[in-house]
Amino acid sequence: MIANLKALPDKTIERLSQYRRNLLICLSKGKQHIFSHEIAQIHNITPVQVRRDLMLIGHSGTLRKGYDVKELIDLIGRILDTKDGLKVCVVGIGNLGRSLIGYFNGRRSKLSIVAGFDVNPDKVDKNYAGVHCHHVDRLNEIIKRDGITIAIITVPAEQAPDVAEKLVIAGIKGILNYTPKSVNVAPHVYLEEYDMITSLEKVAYFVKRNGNAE
Amino acid sequence: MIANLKALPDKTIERLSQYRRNLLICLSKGKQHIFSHEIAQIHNITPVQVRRDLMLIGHSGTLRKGYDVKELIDLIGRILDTKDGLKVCVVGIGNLGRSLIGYFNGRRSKLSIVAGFDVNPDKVDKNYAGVHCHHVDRLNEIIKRDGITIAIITVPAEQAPDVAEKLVIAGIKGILNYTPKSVNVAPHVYLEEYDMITSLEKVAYFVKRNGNAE
DNA sequence: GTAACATTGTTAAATTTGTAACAATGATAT
DNA sequence: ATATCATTGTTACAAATTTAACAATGTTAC
Ligand SMILES: NC(=O)c1ccc[n+]([C@@H]2O[C@H](COP(=O)([O-])OP(=O)(O)OC[C@H]3O[C@@H](n4cnc5c(N)ncnc54)[C@H](O)[C@@H]3O)[C@@H](O)[C@H]2O)c1
Ligand SMILES: NC(=O)c1ccc[n+]([C@@H]2O[C@H](COP(=O)([O-])OP(=O)(O)OC[C@H]3O[C@@H](n4cnc5c(N)ncnc54)[C@H](O)[C@@H]3O)[C@@H](O)[C@H]2O)c1
Repeated sequence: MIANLKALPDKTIERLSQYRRNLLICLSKGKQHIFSHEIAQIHNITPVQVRRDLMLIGHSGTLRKGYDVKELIDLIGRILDTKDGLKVCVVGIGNLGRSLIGYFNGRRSKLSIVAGFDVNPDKVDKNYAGVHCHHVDRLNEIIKRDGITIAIITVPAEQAPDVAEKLVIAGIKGILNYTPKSVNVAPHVYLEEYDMITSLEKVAYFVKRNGNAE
Repeated sequence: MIANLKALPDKTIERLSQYRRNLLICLSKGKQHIFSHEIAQIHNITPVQVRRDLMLIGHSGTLRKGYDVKELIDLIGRILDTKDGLKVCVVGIGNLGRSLIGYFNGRRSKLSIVAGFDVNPDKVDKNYAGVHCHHVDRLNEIIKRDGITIAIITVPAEQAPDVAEKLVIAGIKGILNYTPKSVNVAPHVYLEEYDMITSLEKVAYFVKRNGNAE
């Protein structure tokens, strides 16, 4: 454990994840050093914010060359990743669930979707992008057996609270809920919720407010 | 225009969207009045926050019965919706794009996806959940012809900046970018970006930090 | 060598967001 | 009638986040 003794701000964590993704691209293009204003431009933010984030994680750049891309990637990895990686499951292998599996897998070495769950017999015991779909009745069993710690919920909204409860009982430590229905979890479980309709309505509100529509 | 003369906080807008969705459900169940603590519980937030949001939009509840569900829905509608509704297009009719179309449409009367765009000839001129897919070369034409003001980007990440630029030229006023690649737009265009990998990495970080993994 | 310069690291201020405190209200019970 | 009560509306406070300001640094040009 290097520099993340003190808790980092939520927003900094989000940006670190994004910095890393683009730093990896930079590295693959052979770029070895990068300035705060270059990172900033990639992400549409200010150089100050980049420098502040990097300060918080204890990274030092050099004055005339900026930050060492490889070092920075490693450091962010030490903060975001766990040594052996974490396992993820998806509950609800519908349109969104299948999209996610196809999209995520193979992108992160330290984070992989290893199981799916559904109630629909047509989907159970089939594979989706290499991920096996189990019946949701085996949720508890499989999660414990495989040491899965994170779950993504993509079942129909009404089912979400029920699924969340089962996940917590099964010992899940973090939940990403894509359902518009908010769920309750025990305080030791980290919960992140995202609602696409809200995002779209928010865009619509600001379009309206910018005076371009009434 | 009633009470949204002064700008409402970002976060309040997000919550209003969520309040409304659940208020509609309440109404459909015959519930006519609701207390701040009931709304709060649905969304895992505090009653104070609910009251504060409603204060900001100028809504008054009654003391013993709480808020009138129907009135509240109407008021939120006056804030979030435009009279004639706004039209939305999706650029990139892949896995995510198709999921979104299937999911969104029919859910909001004042916000509807009316067109899709893709480069793949196999997809062009087909319908997806009732939405026609045009070749992306016709982007400008169709957006202007149909008065589309909002776009959702779900093309491969590398294509996103290019697509965004075209959208802005075509006169789009708001963009929702689901690509992990950040895009630049003119300042009068409202931009919202969401990155699922970041969300998942954030969950993983907090799982790790809560001491459940190393 | 030294002046000019771009860039970093850090502290301070501003802004945004959430929380707490509490008076005001008016329905209900006695 | 009056006291009690749950609930609202609002103000004041606290926490989180972003932005600004600027000294420190070491490289480059001369
Ligand atoms: N499709 C999208 O683009 C999109 C976007 C945003 C949010 N969402 C949300 O994601 C959720 C799923 O959307 P979708 O379009 O994939 O729907 P879908 O109907 O295609 O998929 C839902 C899947 O969940 C399964 N399921 C139902 N009950 C279950 C249970 N108790 N346990 C396990 N599996 C169960 C169904 O068999 C089905 O396969 C919905 O809540 C929706 O609101 C979807
Ligand atoms: N699938 C997911 O669950 C998911 C989740 C998060 C983010 N994303 C992001 O969404 C984007 C799309 O993901 P996907 O899984 O749907 O990919 P996909 O490959 O299934 O779909 C991409 C579609 O875009 C089309 N396209 C390519 N270039 C285009 C252009 N210039 N103009 C118009 N259309 C073009 C392709 O023909 C294809 O139909 C990616 O950037 C991905 O990072 C996807």
